[in-house]
Order: sequence, then structure tokens, then C-alpha cells
Amino acid sequence: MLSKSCVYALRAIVYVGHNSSENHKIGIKEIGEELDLPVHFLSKILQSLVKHNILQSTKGPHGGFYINEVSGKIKLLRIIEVVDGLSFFHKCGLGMHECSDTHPCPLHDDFIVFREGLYKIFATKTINDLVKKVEDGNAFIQNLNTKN
Amino acid sequence: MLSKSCVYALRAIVYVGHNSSENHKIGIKEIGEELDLPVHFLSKILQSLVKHNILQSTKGPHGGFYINEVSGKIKLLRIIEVVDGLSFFHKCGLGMHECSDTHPCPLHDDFIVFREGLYKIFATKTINDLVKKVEDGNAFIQNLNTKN
DNA sequence: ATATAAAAAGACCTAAATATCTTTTAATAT
DNA sequence: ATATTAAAAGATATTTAGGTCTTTTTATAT
Repeated sequence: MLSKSCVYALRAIVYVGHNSSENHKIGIKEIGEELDLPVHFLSKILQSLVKHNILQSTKGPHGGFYINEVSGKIKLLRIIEVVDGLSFFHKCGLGMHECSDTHPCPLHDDFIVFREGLYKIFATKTINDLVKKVEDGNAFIQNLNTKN
Repeated sequence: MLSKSCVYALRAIVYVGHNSSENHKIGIKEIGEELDLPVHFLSKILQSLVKHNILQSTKGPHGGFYINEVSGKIKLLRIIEVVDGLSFFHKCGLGMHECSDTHPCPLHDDFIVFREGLYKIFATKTINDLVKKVEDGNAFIQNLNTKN
């Protein structure tokens, strides 16, 4: 449903939110290692988040990624929008072009419940909400003795 | 969520269920044209459904695809299983290896509602259910003046 | 100013999903 | 038996997602 890029983005941003501050930035290498994600690929993804002002970064010594006040309040949906686009939340589950409430495909009424439920979750929760969850003990860092 | 292959499979099988009988089989060409799907690609997908006894076919003149009593009662989940596999319904929405009710990722509790709801739909509805929906007027054939 | 450290950018590679084209096999009608 | 028709099977091409490697830019500390 969410692409790998998108999931990587979410996990990385939560890691940064959880571990960084204005004067302690997190390097891409650390993020990749801790989350067991491909560093260079992740780097591209974070670049794009930075461009969209969802994440902050600075270059040079002691540089790295961090997150500011404003970014913490960004909704997960915004990240999905930037990385994957929002078509998932609009398009027909059976791939029909002309599927809608008035002209529904045979699965429309069933699908729509879940599509909209998910939408609401993503449209409501913020990065900070996830960071808080992690601070309250939710799983987050990949178990070290397993691999994708 | 469902791959194109899977969605093609569902639509094709409903088309066949709706239009075929023991003595009127439907050719792959007709299916492809009516549903506006790539014929040869669809052909592969249907081949696999036939192999798994989800769909019936015969070769030769007046051959084609059809659906028998038993197949009509097959659950949508079975088609998904054959085409895409069922990993979607088990794996973590944030791609964590070790995500579970007792060791949940920060989105686990939200995701699981949606995943299980969808699962129940697919595990309950049969091909015949969709065919009936279509016969009751649900959208199904692609609008002819739109293209993917 | 210079060296250094770290992200940004660019070029490239790989694998999987999707799609097309060709040949073979198997029913059926003649 | 033979011709014909349609699916099955095989080979190949294209596109997209995912991933790696190298070079450039920029901030910082010395």
C-alpha cells in the first residue's frame, strides 16, 4: 500500500524526531545503520523531504538531519503525498476509471470504508505522535538478528 | 494494495462469470477488449487461475474460458492468494520484521483494524457475489472513452 | 584560507512487475 | 486424417521501483 520509499521515509523521520535536536543532528549513516535501511537510497528520500520542508538538514562537520518545531506537527499524510502521491486514497480498488459513489464498482462500498479509515488516520496523526509512541515503548528499531 | 495482475484477474473472472455458460465460452480476446486489458498479459494470469482450478477453459474451436458451479463459490481471498500471495494481510505497515500485537510498531493498532477488515471482506465474498452485484447494476465494464 | 565532514546531486545498476510477440498444444468440425 | 481455432507455453521487451557508487557542494573548525 505504502511504497518502501514511503515507509523508509516515515521510519527515518521518526528516528530523527526521536534522536535529534537543534544541536545534535543525525547523520544518514547512523539512520541507515540503526534502521537497517540502504543508506544511499534513503539519502535520496530524505533529500526530497528536506526540499519539501518536512525535514531539516545541514551539510558539513556536525551536520546531519534534524527536525524543527513546525515539522514535528506535519501530518503523516503530507509525507505520503510527497513520496507516493495520494492516488491510493482516490482510485478504485478494482482499477476502474469511472468508479464513484454514484457509479460504484462491485467492491466500492466495501473498499471505501477502509480507504477512508486509513485516510483519516494519516490525515490526523503527526510525526510527533509517532515519536511519542516510540517514547512510550512502541517497536521501532529493527531487531538486529533479522534481515529483509 | 492489490497488484494490477490481481485486479485484472478479479475483473476477468467476474466478466466470465457474468457472460459464460458451459456451452458458451468466452475467448481471451473478447475479455481483453471488453475490459480494456492487455490481452497477452491477461492470458498469463488466467492460465494460472485455470491451473489452480479457479477458472475453467478449453482449447480449440468454440473453446474459451468459463466458470463452473464450484468456481463461482470460491472466495476472492483465494484469487488474491494465488496471484499476489497473502503477505499483505500479515506484514507490518511500517515494514518492521518483528511487529505484532505484543511488540507493535507505532502504527500497528491503527493498521490492524484496516487490514483485518479488508481480510474479512475478501475471505467472505465469492466470485458469485460480485457477479450478482454486476447483475444488479454495479459498474464493471470500463467506460469506453477513457484509457489507462 | 584550508582541510574536513557531511549532505546534495548525478550517473548508473538491478530486480520485479507489466506487457508483447511467437510457437506449441489440444480440442472440434469437416 | 486434416484444417482450424483457441488456449498454453515460451521467449523477449519495457517500465517502474529499488538500490549503489561517484562527484559536487556547502558548512564548520582549525
